Amino acid sequence: MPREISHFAQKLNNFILLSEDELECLADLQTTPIHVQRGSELVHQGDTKQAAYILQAGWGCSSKLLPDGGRQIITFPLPGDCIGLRSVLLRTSDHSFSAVTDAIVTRVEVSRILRVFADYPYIGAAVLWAASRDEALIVEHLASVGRRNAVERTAHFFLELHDRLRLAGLASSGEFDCPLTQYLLADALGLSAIHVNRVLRELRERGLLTFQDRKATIHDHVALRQLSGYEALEEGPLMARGMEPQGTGR
Amino acid sequence: MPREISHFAQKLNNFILLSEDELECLADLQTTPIHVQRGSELVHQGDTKQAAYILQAGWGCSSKLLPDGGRQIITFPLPGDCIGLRSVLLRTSDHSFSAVTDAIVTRVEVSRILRVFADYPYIGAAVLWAASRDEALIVEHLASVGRRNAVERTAHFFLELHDRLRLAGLASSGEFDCPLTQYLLADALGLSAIHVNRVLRELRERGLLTFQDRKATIHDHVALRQLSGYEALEEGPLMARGMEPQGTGR
DNA sequence: CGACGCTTTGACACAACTCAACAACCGTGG
DNA sequence: CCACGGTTGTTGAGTTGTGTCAAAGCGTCG
Repeated sequence: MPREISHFAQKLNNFILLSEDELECLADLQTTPIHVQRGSELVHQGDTKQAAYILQAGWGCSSKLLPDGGRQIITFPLPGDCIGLRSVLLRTSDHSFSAVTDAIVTRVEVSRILRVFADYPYIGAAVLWAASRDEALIVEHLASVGRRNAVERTAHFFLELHDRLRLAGLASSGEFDCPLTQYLLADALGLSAIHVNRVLRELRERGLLTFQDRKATIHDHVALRQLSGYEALEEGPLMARGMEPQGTGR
Repeated sequence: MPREISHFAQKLNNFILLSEDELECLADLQTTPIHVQRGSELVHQGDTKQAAYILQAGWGCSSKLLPDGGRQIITFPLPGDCIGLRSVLLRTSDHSFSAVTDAIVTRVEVSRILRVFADYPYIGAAVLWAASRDEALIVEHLASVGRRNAVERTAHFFLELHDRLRLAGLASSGEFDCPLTQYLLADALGLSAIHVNRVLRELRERGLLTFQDRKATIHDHVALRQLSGYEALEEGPLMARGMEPQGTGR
């Protein structure tokens, strides 16, 4: 990994502006890339492991498998996102992670994480912030699956994805590459693949959103937001140096 | 608050056995109880606040309100659970918290949290563990709402609740008091209240589970687990002193 | 070329929702 | 004391959103 700003560092930078030292530390954390082939599983639900990963390139998919064979996709990690950070302290991983496209990840051991937290309190705070934001996305996802109908849910999903990709610098306004299949969408949205297809057609015919040939286009952002009740992600540096986290210094 | 082991300390103790000092610190954290009346809202979605709460007594309900008036209940906090820990670093609270029964909470400021994390690394690790477990519950909830039918979902919910209450010492095996209404259940399970009623009747008639008069009884634990695919919560001290968290010491 | 993965469409079934009504229970106030 | 409105639970009838099954179209890749 050449010493350039990683997606991960960029993401944390959204919370608090990082110093040269801290960027250095983050770079050290993300050495030795691991290549994961499209479709292969990096972490299997039930694994007893004590490491997290940072996704460097490609799209991922963390999902929960049900005894009856069904699965619920929790989120599609994008470059810069953490994988398995939640279950790092749990005895066993509560979910699986597999690669949607060919992907590159870097591994981070628990002990390493905790050491960095102790040595670089600002990084610790920023990671906690990122983890909080990711959890908020899961909560929003839960609300979507529980209380929105298929069309609203799908619209909401694409708006959120659009925002996440823009924050990661991977989407120009209104359009983005999206390697997801309708089956993956279905498992994420709690629908059947066939119904996803119908919903996508409806959104297309209503001139709101097109998802074809691995490319998604938002035609009517306003109408989609109105329809789905989507609220934009918080953006921009949120915390200035010298604020709260100072208490965590030694 | 008299100096006795709080529910919160008990919960953390499940992860790592706490020292006298640490128990003292936790006790100091939970002074000045705030009484919250049944039905009233302590935190409103969108609030810009920077404090978390610990639920000391009673049942809570954290939910997300949708623009169309619907709501999705994320979880029902029980004594010892944290409230708003996730959104403490976010600019605005992403969910509301209200009291299902008359309840008592204690408030913890962000600055306080971060200081404790720095001074008592074991507490920090234990809190992170608890937060991870809570997030795992939300993920499981998402899987439930997305991929289980009404009966499975309801069965799963009650098994989980039973386990959580047992860990908190609030349920004898197979039976527990449960102040939830069918409307609350509906908003948690992503169903209509009427359908919840029908599902409860079915579970009752099949001899699996009774929920009447604010009291829930698990009649056939095995069949319910089979039906819903529920997996028991991890239990017992998970981490010994001198393990990982030592890296976080000063 | 055939096989495979993904999308698209139609017909039908069923789970869950809505609407409507009523019963039981509560605390409150006359 | 009873009457009252409000909350919660219960049930039925009809509707609808979404799932299931089946089949065909279309790329791509070996």
